[in-house]
Amino acid sequence: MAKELAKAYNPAEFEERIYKFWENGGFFHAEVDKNKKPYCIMMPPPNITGKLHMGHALDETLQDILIRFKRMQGYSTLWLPGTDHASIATEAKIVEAMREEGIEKEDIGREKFLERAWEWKKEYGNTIVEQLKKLGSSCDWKRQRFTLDEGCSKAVKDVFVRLYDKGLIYRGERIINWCPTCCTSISDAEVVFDEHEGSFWHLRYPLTDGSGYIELATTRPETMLGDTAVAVHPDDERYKDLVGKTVILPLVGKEIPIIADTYVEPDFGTGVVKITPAHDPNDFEVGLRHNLPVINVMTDNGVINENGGKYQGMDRYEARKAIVKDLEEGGFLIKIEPIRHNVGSCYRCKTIIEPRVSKQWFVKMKPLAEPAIECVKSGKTKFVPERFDKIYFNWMENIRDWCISRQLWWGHRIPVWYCDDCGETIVSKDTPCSCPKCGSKALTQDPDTLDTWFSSALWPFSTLGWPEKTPELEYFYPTNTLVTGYDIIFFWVARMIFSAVEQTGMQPFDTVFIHGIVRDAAGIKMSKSLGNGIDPLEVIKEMGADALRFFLVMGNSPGNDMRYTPEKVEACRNFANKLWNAARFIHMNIDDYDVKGELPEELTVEDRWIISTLNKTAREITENLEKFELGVAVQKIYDFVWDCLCDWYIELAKARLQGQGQSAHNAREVLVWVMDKTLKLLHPFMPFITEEIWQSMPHDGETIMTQKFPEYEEKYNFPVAEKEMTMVMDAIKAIRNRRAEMNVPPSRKAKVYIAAKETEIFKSGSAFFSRLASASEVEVAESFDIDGAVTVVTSDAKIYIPMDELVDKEAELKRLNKELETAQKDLEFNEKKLNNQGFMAKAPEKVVAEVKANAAKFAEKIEMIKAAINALN
RNA sequence: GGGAGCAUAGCUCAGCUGGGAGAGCAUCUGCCUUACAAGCAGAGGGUCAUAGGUUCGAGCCCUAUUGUUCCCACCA
Repeated sequence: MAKELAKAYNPAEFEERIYKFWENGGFFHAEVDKNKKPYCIMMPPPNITGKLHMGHALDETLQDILIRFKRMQGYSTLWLPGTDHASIATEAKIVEAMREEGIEKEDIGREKFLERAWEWKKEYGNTIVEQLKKLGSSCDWKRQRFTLDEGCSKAVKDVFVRLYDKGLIYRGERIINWCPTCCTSISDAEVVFDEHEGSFWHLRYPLTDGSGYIELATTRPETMLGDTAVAVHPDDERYKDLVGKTVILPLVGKEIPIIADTYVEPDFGTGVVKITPAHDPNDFEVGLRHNLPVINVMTDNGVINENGGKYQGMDRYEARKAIVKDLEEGGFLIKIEPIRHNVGSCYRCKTIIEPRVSKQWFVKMKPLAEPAIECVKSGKTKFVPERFDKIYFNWMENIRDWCISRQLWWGHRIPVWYCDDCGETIVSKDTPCSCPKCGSKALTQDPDTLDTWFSSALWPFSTLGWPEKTPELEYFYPTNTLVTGYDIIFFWVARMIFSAVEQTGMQPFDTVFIHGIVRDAAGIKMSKSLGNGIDPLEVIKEMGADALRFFLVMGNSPGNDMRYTPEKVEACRNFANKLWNAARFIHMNIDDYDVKGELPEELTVEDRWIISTLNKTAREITENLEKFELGVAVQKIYDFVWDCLCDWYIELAKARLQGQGQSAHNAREVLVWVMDKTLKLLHPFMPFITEEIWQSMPHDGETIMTQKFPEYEEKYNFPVAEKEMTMVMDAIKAIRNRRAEMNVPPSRKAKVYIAAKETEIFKSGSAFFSRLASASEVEVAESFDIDGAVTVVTSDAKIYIPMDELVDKEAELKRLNKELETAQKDLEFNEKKLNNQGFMAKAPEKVVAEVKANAAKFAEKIEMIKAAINALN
């Protein structure tokens, strides 16, 4: 570790070195330790296909702050990292790479494909992990997991079998969302709806009896190939007589019934709906009620299949054109109306999804949702901010069964086998060798894999060794905090909760700490397609990880979005630089002396003031962190460092430091002591710079990471010193203010007379006035009789600065009168309250006392200003 | 159709359980004051969206309205 600090703050010089030091030192590693309380966060596993973006940076930073804070508080702190196999994303990536070589996945077969996938994972899957380290993430890399590793896979199979045995997993022919590009089913949560400009084709279907036709409208004419009925509302007078009759499906020439169902809205369109059970979720339901045939007219790729007659082989949109043309030519098209309507597409590839009937595996959600709702209702799991529980409840209460099978190869293969001979379904954790029913050895495993989220839903406990009763599981589970963005509450958080409650009987975590997303400077969501994303690694390179981290929490509140602006990051970098220079200043003053950083027996007022202020700041920051108010906490440490420590205490200490002897020594000790505590308070937010500085200062211990987080201690509470210093600082500020107003350069010193009741305080602080208020000499007394001086009045003192030539009597009078006016208004404001009976009767004592004190203060101030005015006249 | 968030200084945002409005950036004025110009010392700038209400007291609580963003549902 460096003993000396480089002249300029250059994070690139030390961040990597420090991270290695931590990693090699094993400081991130957590062990089961019965002497300590556990604190555990499971990292939301980033996709192995992923590259670090601002969203990750925010998520990781928040977690690291909490983890470092808790670690310093003495918890046995486990932050478990890992990655997600990301079934669709990864498979798509590999398929694409193969396509460039001219290979389709079917060409090489499942086994070879998986080999390639694992190779790919080996090569690229850890990229994001390495990037996380650049941020300073203090996770336990020894416990890093992968959703497709052996342990997680075991947990997945276990859960599947358990749920199946309980009847909570079933296989069925149902309508699901199909992505024709990914060529797989996807869950409801994976469909995003966007408003599209579309057309509303009004068609006429002729009645079979030749008595006319019925008019209906559709946005998807190509699905007519699979129509098996036409529906109207049972109470719709217009069509009452038609119910029970049949129509001839145009182009197809098939006879289909006219049915009545309340699903139809009489006021929408023509009040007649064509029913295509195989390609529309609502039609599917209608079909079930009326026992209609289900005719799937499309292939996996969204191409019309053999049920589509002459349109077979056409892409669904090609077919749409052809069908519309044919309908028009056949006189079946009445008109085309423009319509805005919502269209669902695949969240991954944006392809418009095709609702489609197919045989899939589902999780029965109702029985799982109820205890999961209870878990949050009872407060076992809390959302921060609270409002997200409404979103959670709303989703859980209206949940539909979860389609978990995917027609992919990369992922957890469904642990189900079918007997080739008797058709028996065998659900088993282990590969069965024969059919338990007929004994046949010809078994075929279900080709499908599970939704990626099925395995991540088990993350909080599968990573701790579940279903084995490991010591880790025993100790760290349930975990404490889950940090994630509001955008994946449904995908992940909700599913973790119901999975954990069902499988472990406990909540997966106590708190879900929700954050927003990082937008660009214009407030637009960062996205690859827009190219407006900011690369966090670039920012780290330029400004340092500490600055980026600080930026990500500064002025940010839970659950709300934020914007990335380079100026703000710069401001954070400047703050780091400020701290760096404060440390350099301390070095300048201590390096030739024996300084231990222990508080001396004798403390001056300013010593007590800074110690007391720091003490309170420590308490507040702890409270804020415990309430997840990270943005507030960071603001407090910022203010303390910049305003209290740098702008005041260091400046105040300079006078003493220039001398020799005990007083100077004491100042050095206090400086080092205060810096040490400050660094510790700041460490969770800015881990690198605080470690670098801390190592360079007199210190005790190997790393700041494991030092005790500063706590409030009553022995460091000095309210009197705080009050006294406030008086002095107010007076200094008032003098500076007056001088600035009159454009007097600091180089021009002037004598200062301070008239105050508390003469001792000002006498002992007189050195401050020469240094910080450009005083050439300071005199303190209870009163002075001075003519023709610039006068400054604070609540506690009246200050004369004899600068005759600068005194413009009229201007001075004007100013004093203005000040008098404000002081009078202030007094009035307070007196009004005191005269208000309601206030006196109902306001808390503390507030009344405060107002009384204020009133007295302003009354006094008024007297002083009046005296000053008299003196001028 | 249902629900939620947001609306505070020129800009971006804080403001913890209600006790006279804050930060960063920007603007203006003076400073190379021996840690820091990535700095120091000052200044200006806000009927806290609008209208009611509760309260001794409202940026904060309640109701309505306007604007805005988002989520859910998915009427063919």
